[in-house]
Amino acid sequence: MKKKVTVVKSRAKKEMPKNTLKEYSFFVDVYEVVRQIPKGRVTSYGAIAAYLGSRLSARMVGWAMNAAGSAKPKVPAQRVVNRNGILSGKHHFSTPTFMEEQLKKDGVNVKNDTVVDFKKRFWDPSTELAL
DNA sequence: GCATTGACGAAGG
DNA sequence: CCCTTCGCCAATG
Repeated sequence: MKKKVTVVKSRAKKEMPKNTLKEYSFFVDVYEVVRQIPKGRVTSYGAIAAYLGSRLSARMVGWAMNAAGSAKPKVPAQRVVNRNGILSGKHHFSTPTFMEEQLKKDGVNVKNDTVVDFKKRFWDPSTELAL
């Protein structure tokens, strides 16, 4: 995977690369990180954003996830929740239940759209991956 | 080209 | 402790 992409300002391409060119650095990095989330663990947008260098850009992570739906190797976006451990993005999946279904299959209990023991399930790329 | 929004988060009131 | 505001960056209207 790519090392910390400090320079996220890759507005080089104003248009979506139709070629096999990689997506925007930020997005790619998000994908890379998300793909490395161990089974049964979850992380937050903010954690990823922080890992990327800007904890303020958590929203962009979510945006990246949106594009993740188009990402080739499917990105386990279901393992990414907000800081409360709430499946805030469940509505963006095929079905509203897909997200928690997948999480449950991973061994993560979901109750009321929230990850149970989120704190324990939390996987911080800055710590675990600690690149 | 400006204004609004978005799968977020932290800080302030 | 609940609610509001601001910040971040990119996409969309």
